[in-house]
Amino acid sequence: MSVTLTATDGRIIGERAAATRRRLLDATVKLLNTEGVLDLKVVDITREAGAAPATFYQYFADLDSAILALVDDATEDERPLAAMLDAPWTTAADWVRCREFVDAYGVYWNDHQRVITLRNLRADEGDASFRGARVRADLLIIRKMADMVRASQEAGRLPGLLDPFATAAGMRAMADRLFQHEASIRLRGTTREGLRTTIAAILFHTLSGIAPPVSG
Amino acid sequence: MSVTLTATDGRIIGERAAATRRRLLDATVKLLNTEGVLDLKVVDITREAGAAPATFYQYFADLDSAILALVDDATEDERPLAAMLDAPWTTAADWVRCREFVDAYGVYWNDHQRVITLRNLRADEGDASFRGARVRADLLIIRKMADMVRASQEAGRLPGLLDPFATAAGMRAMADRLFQHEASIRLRGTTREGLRTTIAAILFHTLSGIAPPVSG
DNA sequence: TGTACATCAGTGAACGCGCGTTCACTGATGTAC
DNA sequence: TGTACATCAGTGAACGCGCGTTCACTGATGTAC
Repeated sequence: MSVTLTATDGRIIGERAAATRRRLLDATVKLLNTEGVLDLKVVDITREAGAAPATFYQYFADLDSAILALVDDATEDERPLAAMLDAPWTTAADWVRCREFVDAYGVYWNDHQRVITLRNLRADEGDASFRGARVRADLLIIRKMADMVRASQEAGRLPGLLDPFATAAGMRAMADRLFQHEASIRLRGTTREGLRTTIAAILFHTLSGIAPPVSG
Repeated sequence: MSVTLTATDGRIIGERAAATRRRLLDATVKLLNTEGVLDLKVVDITREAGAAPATFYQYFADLDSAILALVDDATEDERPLAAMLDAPWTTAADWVRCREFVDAYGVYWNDHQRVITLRNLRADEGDASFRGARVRADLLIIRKMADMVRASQEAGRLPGLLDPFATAAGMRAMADRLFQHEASIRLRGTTREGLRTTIAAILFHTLSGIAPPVSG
């Protein structure tokens, strides 16, 4: 998975330069988290990273390509998550694994929330690079979930009128949004545990067709 | 529901001015749809509306207040949708009403998609006005759905471990996202009908605890 | 170990564009008599 | 019905700021001998 990094002029960069590049990316994430997606500026990023504006352009052609690098980071972190779905949930005992999956998903989401939000925004607006990145990431998880729906339908545990792909996409959307709004949902009296158990219960039932156990 | 409109200087505006204001709002929606959320400019809006930049500031203090006016429009359109949930789904026959709800939701979503996306973005970034607007709109639908979950739990059709509010929020998120990505989901072989039936089936089962009928 | 040179990495300062916003103004519409 | 005036509505042109981006440069690190 190790990639040879190059500067915008094509030069292969050394250790020190790689560290600077990383600092710029970290600063970008930090600003996305504190300032938000709508007014992210190259100048601010370099200031945050303690570098001159010109430095940014040594490593990235523009803001978009820096964001796309962060998007790739996020996608990599999604692979282990997808691997957790390799073994489908087929008995009530698998509830435990479903619950573990939700916890892992929460960590992933927390790390990359803003980058993913921005990626989706740019993809919705029709940018081809961001579209491709989203599709690639989405498929990692959704395909596995869709497989599970299909298997559950064949086993007679789920109704045939569910479209497996759409169901999987919907479940992912549900999880994303609940994590995203965790803060405001908790304001309304739900605990962190209660929220995650709810996400897990809906996932479990909708994908496997098995009712979750009576107590989480 | 009729509101007296005022210009930024406080004057009450007449018919002609109200039409201009409306033209500016319509142009804003149009640009949101064609250009996207990230580079919406006052200058572009006025150009699209066939007016001078200065005209914009006669009706709106800034871009945000124009967006908030559009957000209010969207929220109004959500009321009839919420009313459809007044009578809960308690028998398999209510599947028809669930399916109608999903269709109505699709129309609403299609009309206001971009405005809602922008509202959510600004709310996530912490803007108090947009936060308030989102909460107000969300509650219209989510409260009704949460009531349904609670009733289904009391009737023994749904497990108690589901948090009603979180479940409702998740269902709304799922529906939103599936409509939002309808285009890309359909690329993968799902029909428009199939998608809507899938949304309806998940909603129906998750909120009422009743399995949807075998054929949609 | 020291020195000269090559290459790598980072920067200060500036240019130019485009956007938000305002001001003093013009044109359109309504009203009194 | 026409005219004078008041009010409503819309605008052209400009200012100024801030951001993206670049260029010629300086400083840091590595390497040969």
